[in-house]
Amino acid sequence: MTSRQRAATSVTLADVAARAGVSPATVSRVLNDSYPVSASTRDRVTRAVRELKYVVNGHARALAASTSMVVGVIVNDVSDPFFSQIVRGIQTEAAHDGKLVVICNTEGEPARELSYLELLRQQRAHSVLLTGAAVDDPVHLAELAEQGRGLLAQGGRLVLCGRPRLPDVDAPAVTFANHAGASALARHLVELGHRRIAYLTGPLGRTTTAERFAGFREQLAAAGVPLAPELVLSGGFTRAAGYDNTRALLAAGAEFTALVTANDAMAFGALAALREHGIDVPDQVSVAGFDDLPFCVDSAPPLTTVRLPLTEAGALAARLAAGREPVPFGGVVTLQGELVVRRTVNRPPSQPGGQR
Amino acid sequence: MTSRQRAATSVTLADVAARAGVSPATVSRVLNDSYPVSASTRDRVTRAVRELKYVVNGHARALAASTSMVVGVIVNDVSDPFFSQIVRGIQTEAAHDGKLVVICNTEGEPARELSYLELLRQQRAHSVLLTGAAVDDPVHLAELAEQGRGLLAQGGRLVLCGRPRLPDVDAPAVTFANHAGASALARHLVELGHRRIAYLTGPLGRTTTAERFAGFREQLAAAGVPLAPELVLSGGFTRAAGYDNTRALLAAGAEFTALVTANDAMAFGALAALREHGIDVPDQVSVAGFDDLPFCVDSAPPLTTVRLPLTEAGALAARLAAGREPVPFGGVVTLQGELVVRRTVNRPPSQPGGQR
DNA sequence: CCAGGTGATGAAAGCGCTTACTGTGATGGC
DNA sequence: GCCATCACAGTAAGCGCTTTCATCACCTGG
Repeated sequence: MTSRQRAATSVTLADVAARAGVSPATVSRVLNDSYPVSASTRDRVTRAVRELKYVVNGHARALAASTSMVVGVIVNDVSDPFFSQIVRGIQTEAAHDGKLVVICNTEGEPARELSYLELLRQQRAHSVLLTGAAVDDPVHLAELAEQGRGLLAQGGRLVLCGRPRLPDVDAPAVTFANHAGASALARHLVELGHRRIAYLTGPLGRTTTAERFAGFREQLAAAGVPLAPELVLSGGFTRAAGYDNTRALLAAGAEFTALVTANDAMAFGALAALREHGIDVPDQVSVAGFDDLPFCVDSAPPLTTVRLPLTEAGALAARLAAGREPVPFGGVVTLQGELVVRRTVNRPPSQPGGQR
Repeated sequence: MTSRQRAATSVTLADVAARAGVSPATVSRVLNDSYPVSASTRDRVTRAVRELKYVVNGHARALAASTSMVVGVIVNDVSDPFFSQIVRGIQTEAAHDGKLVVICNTEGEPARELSYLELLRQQRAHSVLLTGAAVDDPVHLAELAEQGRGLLAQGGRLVLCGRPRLPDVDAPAVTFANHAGASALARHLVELGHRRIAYLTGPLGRTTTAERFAGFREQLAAAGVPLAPELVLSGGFTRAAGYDNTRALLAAGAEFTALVTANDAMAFGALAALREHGIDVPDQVSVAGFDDLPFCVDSAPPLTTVRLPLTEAGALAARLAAGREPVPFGGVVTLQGELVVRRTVNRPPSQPGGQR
């Protein structure tokens, strides 16, 4: 209720210096302990700091020393567990060297990706981590690369996480073995006897979508299992897309004994759609996702999926950005996924007439 | 592979001025369009900016104008959907006025809360939003209040979100009607005939824990339903705690027809534990949570819970912080929850011997 | 007793911007 | 036709720090 008068100016380093009876330079030296200072002087300074409740001005410091505490993270949507998991990895790592993590939600819009990058450059971000939303529109990519190069030229660091490298930009990338993961999943299904497998891809034009689908498709081909075009639908990486596309499949009377979705969120939607249609998972239809979000253990039924080391990826990217980890040869490190078998996959129901 | 030479210095406003043949002041004026500039001059400047690929130095600007673009958010854990939902609300709102959101993970440790607040003060954060982890240790609270006052004195703004106000600090709070929500849940259960209801509280010493439990307890009392002490256990706000405590209840042979947990994460754990024991939900035991995380619709079975407007709370807090929303009388706005009935609650099984 | 260290401190020049405060010509009222 | 007015543009003084360079007292060996 009390609306206090707002103090316009705050305590400065000069004030501390005056109070301690030393020069500003000395105060700076004890603050950063960047140079030997005698114990008695140091004491006087720290006491003055405490008495005056001095808090250094980060902007002034950043300006004078041209260093920055901020690490930018550009992400599709923090509230998506896929990203929030990565962000946590980054945050934990950044905290180690006292950096501040600013998160930028692009909501999948390339334009925002660009404008956030610009904002981050204005703040002279120490480093920025670009994750998700790897739209492969060439124009956008070119602009992104341009911004990336600008950032690097300013002395910042750029690391990609979960997306491929940018053309002509010297930035390392942490990626996932999407192809291998999807292959493993496909193999699992084929080995159990599935022959008609539906696949719900992510949004078109995204690298992740392409890699996962390719891994799936190629594995089927290798096993001699045909992939029916009418069983492949695409949509967003969302639960809603999974739900809608599964309903579309069902409405079209498509026949399949397994359904693979490009990520877990879509799988949850698929499970819901199947349940509504009274189709039992896994006895009538098997379902599998990708990512292994924490919630997979609690879905109905618990979801078979491919686990991606999300937090670890974030942490690794952050370490790369901090220069605390050597950049691997070729500039990209690929993290392997792992097939996690739970309860949504079973043998296909044995049917009277063999369908293929 | 190409390790380019890192440019030590970047283009400054003075460079732009020189190129455009005007004074730095003029450049600044067109950049911020803070003062009328003739069209032709403006053109020359913008052209120079583009040609030189000039990007303003945010630190210099912040120092000179004593303004800041950063909004700090102090949170328990970004990867927890409860918080990430709030963060998204904040982020979206902050993006409106071009602010950068820095997120600080305390992992529930009061010490980090404090050190992040300090860091944020160093950065002269425009505002900070404090959410979660409302440990009510008096010493911690006092230090927090101290920091909060310091922030305010520096001209920053402080808003609490999902936690009660700080003593002697003039900061508004956005809170949830925990008491009312828990009451509604209790009433629902009682009306269906439940008489032996177990309750898993959150961590002791947290306001949220206390409020939710009080709402529950008082509603039972009002309905004349006894609350058996052996049916109340407490633990963290985590799935693991829900799982463990439910198992403990079961192991102790406790008898209950309904189980209420202080949040959804715990409820998911409870459902898993019940399932492992072959107990059917909701036919043998009813379960209810609190928060209404997005996953509630996909759990097995879909969870009956109390919906909290998380994203909205974050957005509101952000608007309050930005001064874009008037601070309500009393400084606190309480957002109501809403009972969401799904599939985990049913009438209690009718038993031969009525137990109470 | 003094040249040459050595170790702690101070003076001052920025870092890149904003923003009073001053100048200007060009206008317009009388 | 002259001076107040106006609309821009420039000058320069910071904002609060870091950091180079100079200073100064004091010590050590010859």
